[in-house]
Amino acid sequence: MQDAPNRPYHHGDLRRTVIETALDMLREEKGWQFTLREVARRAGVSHAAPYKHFPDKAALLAELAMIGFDRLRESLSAAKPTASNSLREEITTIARAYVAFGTENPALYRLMYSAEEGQAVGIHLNERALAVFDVLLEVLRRGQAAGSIRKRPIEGQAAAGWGLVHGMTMLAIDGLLVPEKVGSAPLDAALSTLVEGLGSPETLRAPAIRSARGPGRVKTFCFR
Amino acid sequence: MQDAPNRPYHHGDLRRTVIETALDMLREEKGWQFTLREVARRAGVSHAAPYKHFPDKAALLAELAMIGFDRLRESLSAAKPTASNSLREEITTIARAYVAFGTENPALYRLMYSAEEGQAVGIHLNERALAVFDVLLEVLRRGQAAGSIRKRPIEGQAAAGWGLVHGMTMLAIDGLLVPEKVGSAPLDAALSTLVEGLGSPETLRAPAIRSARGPGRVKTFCFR
DNA sequence: ATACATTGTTGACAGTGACTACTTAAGGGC
DNA sequence: GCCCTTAAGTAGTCACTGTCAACAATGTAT
Repeated sequence: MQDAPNRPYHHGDLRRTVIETALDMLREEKGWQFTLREVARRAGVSHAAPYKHFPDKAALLAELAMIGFDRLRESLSAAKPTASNSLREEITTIARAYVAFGTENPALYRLMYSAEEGQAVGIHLNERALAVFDVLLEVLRRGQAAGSIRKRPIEGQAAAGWGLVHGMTMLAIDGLLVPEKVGSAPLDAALSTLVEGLGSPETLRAPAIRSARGPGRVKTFCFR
Repeated sequence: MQDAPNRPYHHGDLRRTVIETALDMLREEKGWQFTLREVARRAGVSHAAPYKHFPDKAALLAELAMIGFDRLRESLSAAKPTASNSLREEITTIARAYVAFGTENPALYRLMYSAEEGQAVGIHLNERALAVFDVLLEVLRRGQAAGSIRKRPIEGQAAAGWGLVHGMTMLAIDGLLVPEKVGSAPLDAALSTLVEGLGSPETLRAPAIRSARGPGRVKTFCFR
């Protein structure tokens, strides 16, 4: 649309173009260091043009982070429609989706959780992040109501779930887990332990989730 | 020693001075962005002097990261001498020490786990990091041998422990947990869930660790 | 049509990391 | 004692960044 032979002076929708270009760059993550000028360059626009839409670099990053939380929530919601499965499978499915999002958008995920930027935005970022957190809380509440999850303070269980999943995601992003992608052994093994901690005693009679069952299926860690 | 009134031409031990200055800066973490020139400035030395001791900025950062892993391992080792306690207490003690290290040295901890830098160093960093990991593995092995920890593939349990503790640390650093410092509710609550996942059924008869017992003691999360 | 607000461009500034040429101090062989 | 090699520190360049101010092109309301 804006591929006019002579670039028009007014770009039409530069704000959106800048955001999408930036998201593309974030997805590449070739040890890339995010640069406003590079964004402008790729968007085919002068180096200061983005300043007409974002007061500064931090504002753009904050916007990207919010979009990231939105997409993460969408990913999690999309991953859990098969509510017919057991709760333990539901939890592992959500957890896998979470880690997958992080490893597929490493730079974006890191940005979402970088304190500097978040501080600048304040409230709005929190709403989006809380929406993600709610997905987890909802599953736990349902599990406790159904009796398949231990009756414990739900905040503690949520802390364990969130902390574990966040930690595994960061480790995976930083390449500290086995090179195989998400869904591979270390994550499932860790989830198995988590689920055993969450599960009520009676549900634990059931066999542990599959990929973590036999000792041979759990790969050791691999620092690159 | 090198506090001579007229700065001596040869600094004596600039390498060490640079490292300690950098560690100081890392400890401050005022949204500070680490700059070689600032290090030189604080060390009272010209902006290119550090290049006589480190080939480039990444090399200095790598050195700092290695020191960080060493100190983390020391912290963990120092935190666990009371082996007379129950294993579950031992685990929570180590975990608290781990998170405390992270929150007390936020920038250093983040640096230790930043992929870019680690990639540059390669092997040496891994040795140090593995030494930290070994502290965790040792406790788990001991627990399995003593029967107080579930007989499961130890890598999975280690993944759970490491992932959880790393995740909680990062969340705390980024200010996403309740403002109270380490040892506060969310961490203990999460650890309680973890311990229930690790513990063998018979040991779980014992009451959960104290601060996560009553629902009232577990604070909710707090996005700033 | 004309004034105005919006959007994009250009040029400039200070600050950064990498790098190089220069200068000074320290120590060893004679 | 002297000279010379080498290590350590300094100054300055280069390319790049984020940011800002001035300017130009465009669209819009009157």
